[in-house]
Amino acid sequence: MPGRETSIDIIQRELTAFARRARHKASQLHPDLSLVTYSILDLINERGGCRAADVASYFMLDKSTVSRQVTALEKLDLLRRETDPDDQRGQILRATEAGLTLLRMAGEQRRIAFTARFTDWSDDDVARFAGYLARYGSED
Amino acid sequence: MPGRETSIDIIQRELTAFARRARHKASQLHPDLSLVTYSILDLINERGGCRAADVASYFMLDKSTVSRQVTALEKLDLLRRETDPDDQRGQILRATEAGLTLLRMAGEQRRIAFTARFTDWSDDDVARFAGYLARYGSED
DNA sequence: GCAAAATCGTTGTATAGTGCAACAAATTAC
DNA sequence: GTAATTTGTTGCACTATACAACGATTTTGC
Repeated sequence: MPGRETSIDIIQRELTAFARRARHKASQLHPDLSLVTYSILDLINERGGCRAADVASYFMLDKSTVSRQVTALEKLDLLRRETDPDDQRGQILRATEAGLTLLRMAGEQRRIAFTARFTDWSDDDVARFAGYLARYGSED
Repeated sequence: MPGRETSIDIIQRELTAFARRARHKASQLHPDLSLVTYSILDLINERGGCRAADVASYFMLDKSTVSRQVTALEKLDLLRRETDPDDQRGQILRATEAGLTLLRMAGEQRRIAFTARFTDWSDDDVARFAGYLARYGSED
């Protein structure tokens, strides 16, 4: 078993390399949805509607960036904004039917690709890997 | 234990979220080295010198992108290029002393940050997580 | 051997993604 | 009730990126 330091170096390097490749991968998997728009749409869907500020803080993006991406998604009719009745400054973002459909298709493509690379992993290993990633992500 | 499908969904989502945050994190950790330049310098260092084409294929970047990044790194005196004696088309990239120093400092910052978030993980869990990531990355 | 094809890197061009600063509108704090 | 905070938008600048066309070199096929 490698030492803790070495393990942490490996985690660093592998996660960074993944991040470097992610944009390209995403554009191959679903050419009509970039990594950033896919992620945003997926988040608001998973949350069942959320505000732009939530998206910004979750992905550590500037609010202006999110604002533009949301505008783009709205123009494509993939999401709609409703003024938050409890706070008229904010707006609640929700995926439209078209957005949900696209999300399902993109998700399916991703699932196929991800499943393919786990073919020689046991169910236990996949579950443990997911567990570690979730634990890692929850501490962000 | 969650099902395989669920686990794969979690892996997808967590890795994607990490990728979305990586740029911001990197710019905080080492403001003088962007995620992309850090990654490139780290790779050529780890490989003990390599060609631009290797960098491009490893990170799934266009060769023109790599060419410009390498030019920038050379201007900053962080790496140098040597024409490959065995193939005069290519060049071998190597980190300079200044590049190695910067890499060490940036690596230290990253190590501190990464170590901090694993404080409540056991050595075994860290090692297993690293193992899974390495296995995942090796199949790219 | 030599012509055709492939490889390696550069440069021109266009575009997307991002952050920062300044702003308007609404809400909260004191 | 004014001041501070929050939420989102817009103007501006800059970085990262891809694609295409190119020059130089090497490899391949006959």
